[in-house]
Amino acid sequence: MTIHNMEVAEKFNRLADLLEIDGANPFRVRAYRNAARIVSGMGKNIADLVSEDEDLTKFPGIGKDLAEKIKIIIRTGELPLLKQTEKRLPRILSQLMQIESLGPKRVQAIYKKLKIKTMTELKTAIEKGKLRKLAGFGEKTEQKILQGIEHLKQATSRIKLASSIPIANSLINYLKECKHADHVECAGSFRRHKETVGDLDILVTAKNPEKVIEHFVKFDEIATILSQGTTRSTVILHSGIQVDLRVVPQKSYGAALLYFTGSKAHNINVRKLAVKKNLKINEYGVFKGDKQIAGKTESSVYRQVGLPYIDPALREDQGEIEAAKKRKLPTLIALDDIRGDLHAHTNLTDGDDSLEAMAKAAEALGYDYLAITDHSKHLTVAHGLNQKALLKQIKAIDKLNAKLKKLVVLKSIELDILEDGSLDLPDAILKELDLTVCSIHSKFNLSRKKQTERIMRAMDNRYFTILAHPTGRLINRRAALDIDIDRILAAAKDKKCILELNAQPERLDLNDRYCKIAKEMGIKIAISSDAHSTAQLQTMQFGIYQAERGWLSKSDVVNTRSLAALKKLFAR
DNA sequence: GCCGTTTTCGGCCCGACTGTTTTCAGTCG
Repeated sequence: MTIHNMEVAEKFNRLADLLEIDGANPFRVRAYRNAARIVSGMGKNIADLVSEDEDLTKFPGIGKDLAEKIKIIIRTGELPLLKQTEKRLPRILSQLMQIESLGPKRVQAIYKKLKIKTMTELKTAIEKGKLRKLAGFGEKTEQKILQGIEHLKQATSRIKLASSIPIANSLINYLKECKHADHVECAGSFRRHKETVGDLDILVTAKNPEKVIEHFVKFDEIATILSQGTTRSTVILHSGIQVDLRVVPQKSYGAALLYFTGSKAHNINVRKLAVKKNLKINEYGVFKGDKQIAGKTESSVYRQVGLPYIDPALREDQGEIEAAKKRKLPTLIALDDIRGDLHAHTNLTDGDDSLEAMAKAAEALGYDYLAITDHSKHLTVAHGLNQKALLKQIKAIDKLNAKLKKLVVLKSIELDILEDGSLDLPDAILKELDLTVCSIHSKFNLSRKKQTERIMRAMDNRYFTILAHPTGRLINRRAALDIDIDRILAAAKDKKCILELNAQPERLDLNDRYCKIAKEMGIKIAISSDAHSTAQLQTMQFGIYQAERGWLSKSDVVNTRSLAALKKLFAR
């Protein structure tokens, strides 16, 4: 039995909810929530750390008590304190906490006074008008709770970053039409380029905030207005996305942008630094007593706590503050650094466009090279290439290269890694290629051991170059393969295999966390569009976003190099 | 429950909006 980090975190979160309903010390509650966040944010398997007898108290926020509780969870799968607490308060109460406008106090009231513990019971009680009789509850609160239940039911999970962009843009453009709005910026996880976005946090600077809010709530994509004040407002759009708008004066722009960009954990740490210097940071600025001493720009806020500017993509409480203190922040890769694409398909298999069209489109992007990687024969969803078809494509590429002025088309293929770890074309043909891109497209449910060894065996093949979409996850659709990522990373390092960061918005695989670990291990990454059309070559941008979040610099990424340098890396 | 280059006790990030109040608690981000 392996206990995953998420399960440990979930137990701590549930315990925090129940203790809070129980009226426990709020700081103790916070400590458990902190612990949940720390555990789920760890790059490593907590179960492995425990089995290696690591000192867990080295993580700030984990003390002696929590370290012991983590060990017990890993060993037994249970948290005794949670079990005890659930004897007093049913665990289902923590689900009621998920309903908007219900917090610990109200959940406690409806449980203790009305014996309600499920959503259905809650709905019935509201319909019978029982809730409004409780102290502190009224008709409007009842309505809000009903709305909250509905919202929770249809709660779209976080949407993909790429899907959020058109929604954010239409909102930003609309706000810019307001003559009272100066700066308009979308902050939050959107600005941190996180792979998914939960809601949109819009920041506006203005002298007359009320006017901006008045304009905002008239946006025709709004379904419900949840709140409307003088400096902030929250709405839900028809698309189901929640939007929080905040309006501040110009002199607070940087402080507000920092505050609204998050992450929350990052902000808390920055504020803690301020407290040590006897300063106070809020969304209006940095204050010494009552006097604002910074806040117009984000840099001015960081400067006051002795830090250089930190890129939004790094603000995840993953060591960026420590790195900033030591002036060891990475210079992040940018789209301009990319000199070619190493994963793209044509209409010979499942792409939309011809070999020539793909090459022209890559040339138009200023690339020096483009690897054409149509699927190998085993892929059942398309007409995968057999040896003969691939030979024909190789000749076509030679012919095309003779015509092209700057771009070089690289001969490649996306090879299936078969169940036994073999590649599905023989070495005799693979040796004719510049590189191979290898991936798993079948048998997703093998045991962890078999799946891991399947990939490692594939890496043993001398013609294996890049492991494509290494974990196989599809955002919001398919979980990652059950693999021992540590072993795979070690094998990639050992065998000098390149790992792909697939830039398709629904893949972004490797993810940010594994990119950072790979970088620390010295493993090279290829950021690839996996384009199935000329237009999709531009999804490279999303790969760059994820790479920033994984702390990658130009030198960590192979397709920032010249073709000559690249070919040396391929010959391993 | 965690933590300490002023502290091993006494703090713990900070403010806006709503609804039910009649000065503020609860919730949220």
